[in-house]
Amino acid sequence: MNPLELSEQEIFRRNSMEELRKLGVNPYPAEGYEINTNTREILDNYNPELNNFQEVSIAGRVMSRRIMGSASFAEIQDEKGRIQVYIKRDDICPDEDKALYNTVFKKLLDIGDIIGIKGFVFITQMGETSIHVKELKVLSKSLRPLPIVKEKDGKIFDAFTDPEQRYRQRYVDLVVNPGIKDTFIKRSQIINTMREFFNAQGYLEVETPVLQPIPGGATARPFITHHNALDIPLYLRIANELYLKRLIVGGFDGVYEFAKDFRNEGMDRTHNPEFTVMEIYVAYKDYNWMMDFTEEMLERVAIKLHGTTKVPFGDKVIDFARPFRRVTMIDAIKQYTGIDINGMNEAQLRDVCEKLDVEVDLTMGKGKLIDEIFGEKCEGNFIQPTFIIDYPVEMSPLCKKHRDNPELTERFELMVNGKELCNAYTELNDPIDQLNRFREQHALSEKGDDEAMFIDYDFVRSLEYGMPPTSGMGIGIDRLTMIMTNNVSIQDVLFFPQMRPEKKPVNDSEEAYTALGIPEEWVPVIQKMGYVKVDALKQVSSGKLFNDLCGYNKKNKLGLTNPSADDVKKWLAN
RNA sequence: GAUUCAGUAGCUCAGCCGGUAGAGCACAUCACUUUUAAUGAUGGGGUCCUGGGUUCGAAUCCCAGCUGAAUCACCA
Repeated sequence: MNPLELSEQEIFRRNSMEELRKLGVNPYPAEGYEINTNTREILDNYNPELNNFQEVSIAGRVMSRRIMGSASFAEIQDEKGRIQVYIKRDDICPDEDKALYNTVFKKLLDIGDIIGIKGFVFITQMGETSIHVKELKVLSKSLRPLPIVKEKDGKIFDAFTDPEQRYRQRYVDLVVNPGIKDTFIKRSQIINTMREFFNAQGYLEVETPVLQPIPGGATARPFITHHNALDIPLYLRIANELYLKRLIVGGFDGVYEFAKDFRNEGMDRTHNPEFTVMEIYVAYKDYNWMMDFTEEMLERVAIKLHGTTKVPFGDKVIDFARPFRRVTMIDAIKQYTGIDINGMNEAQLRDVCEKLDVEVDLTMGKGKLIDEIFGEKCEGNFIQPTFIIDYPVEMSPLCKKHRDNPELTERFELMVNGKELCNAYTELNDPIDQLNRFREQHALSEKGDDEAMFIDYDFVRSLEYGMPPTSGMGIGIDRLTMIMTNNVSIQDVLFFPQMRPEKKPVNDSEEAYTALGIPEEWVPVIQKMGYVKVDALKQVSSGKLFNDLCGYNKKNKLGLTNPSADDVKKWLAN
């Protein structure tokens, strides 16, 4: 690492690291550090009358220091929280040698360093539960200054807020911004609650291929990759539906998977190219049963996280108490547009769209037109959890036709806060019908619909062997987490949301400079001054460069031997 | 993809009717044995996102680009 590329504070920290080594203190020791409690346990349970926690050992990151001569306070942050520690020189340095306090703690440690401490818990005169330190050990030296976030009476000062930096350097965000961890802990609780619920019913958690020869089960543009040994294209899955149903054919009566899916489409507040979906399939059930099941699942999640079914979201409160409203798609459209589309043909639907100012194009079939009307005029109105049921057959090629109306399918979507959260079917298990639906999709794609489905003949073959009547449901885990944790951006519920790569300016190599006759020790100086390309350097006048170099040398007290004006002229001439 | 806003010290931000770059925290040195946004004193730290243009002179004005955010469009 070229020291000229480092900030002043980084240089100080690297020097401190070297000083530690000289004192025989390993800044990165290999051995573990045994801890016997954590900050939250202490803060929750310390009681001076019980005289407990008198031999604690904890480890964490130094988050603040207040040094007052031979005594100091610092705050240590571990996974659970922060606690103040009190460090007295003569306690950690009982002998003549006071270096551990005077040098190591006061001079060489910084905010961000990770240390282990042993001592006893007490309460300060100001009433704060603290640890009186008897032993201190350096566990890891931090070479970059951490953003300092301070807090008093609940007010945050200098919060680390730049979204770009927070997402790119989530590790920093997690360390310095209180409350960020909580979202991700809740995300894990959501998943665990669902998993426990499914397992209690005896359903099996399974894994199915991420790399698929035919990207099926949904309509979306896939990511494509190539397998060298087989010399075939493979797609990252856009859904796992067809594989899970094959397992139902194989004789499992309930299977589920928490799956990362991938879609090669736009990114915004509610879309990330990779996202997590839970899909579950249960044999001998229909979509009515699945609605009951979904309600119970979501009610459990809400209660687990919030202790109640009422979940605050922005300025709203969303209530996940069972039962949820159930509205047919046709009734929903009737309610919000006053138009009854029941039994209309494609031409009539086009007229309706025109009348309602809903934008359509010629590739759209009947199903898609109805979907547009619903999406445009109805969807956003369903804030409280509402099942929209009985979708047109054209837009649900994997879903069984409605038992009472062949124009419709037994499908529901669960709307929450005006957005789709779940999608579920009474699954289509008639292999002849399935093949026909695939063919209709194929026809749509010939018509220009670039997101119509591929035909998966192996899936049809599996259905020909016989799949029991089955209901399946998928739920977006990222969107569920957003609602349950009151976040409006998907980036806030993903540890590492997709970002455009950071571009680093590529410097020309040192050899490119030395080839011009420039001495090695001057190369970093020239680059630091902004001439990271030899070509750019050659555009400069030799007089200016000569002056700049000598000036830089003097100003920064580098102690280099200045080149002569002639030397500089020769470099640029080479 | 369109529009708007933003990019200045490690962090949060000021400066923007053009005239050699500022604050708080952080950092360094000193003082201080119960502080808590510790305090007091002193000091160091900048390719003002990048590249062009206008100008005697640009962080500031103009153009282009990069990155991010918001809104809209598209997309589940």
